[in-house]
Amino acid sequence: MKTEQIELPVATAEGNFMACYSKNGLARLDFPKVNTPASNIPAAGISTQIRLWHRITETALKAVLAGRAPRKFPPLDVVGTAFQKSVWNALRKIPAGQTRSYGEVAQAIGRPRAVRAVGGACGANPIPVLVPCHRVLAANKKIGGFSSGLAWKRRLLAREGVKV
DNA sequence: TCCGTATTGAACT
DNA sequence: AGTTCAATACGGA
Repeated sequence: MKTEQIELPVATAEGNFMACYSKNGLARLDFPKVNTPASNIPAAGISTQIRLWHRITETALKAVLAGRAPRKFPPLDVVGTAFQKSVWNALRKIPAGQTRSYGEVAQAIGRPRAVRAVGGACGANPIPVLVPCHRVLAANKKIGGFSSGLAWKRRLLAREGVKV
């Protein structure tokens, strides 16, 4: 089976995010690398389905960047272990403007001692922002780490009115 | 099986 | 208050 993925830019105020779609849904979302030009979405070769997902993704992404919870999510075609999926699922339950510690997330998934594993799952999160891994802080409200750059984590938290 | 990790809390300077 | 350290769960090599 050819797992072809189509990469489309999502223009936001923060830059162009890159969204990767598989035939099953949104598979990955990357932070803007440089100031990538607002490239056009090629009209040809992209299914109506994917364009619909892309529209939803764009709306959801902008909502999160504005500090609000997205009204609607595109289908997520995430690749990961059962543990990782349960972590990501728990992350999506964190309301906008709130934070949790890694320990609390570990409790939420029924593995109170798996705090570090939670960190690992967060780092493996293919869809930042939409899966709000940035809302997970260390125990005493300290900024933890962030795969795609701590600057983004700080910016996202500030955007939601969270103080660290 | 060993190593690294986006942790944590306690014990020591 | 800053630093070190052991414990712990999981994924990748």
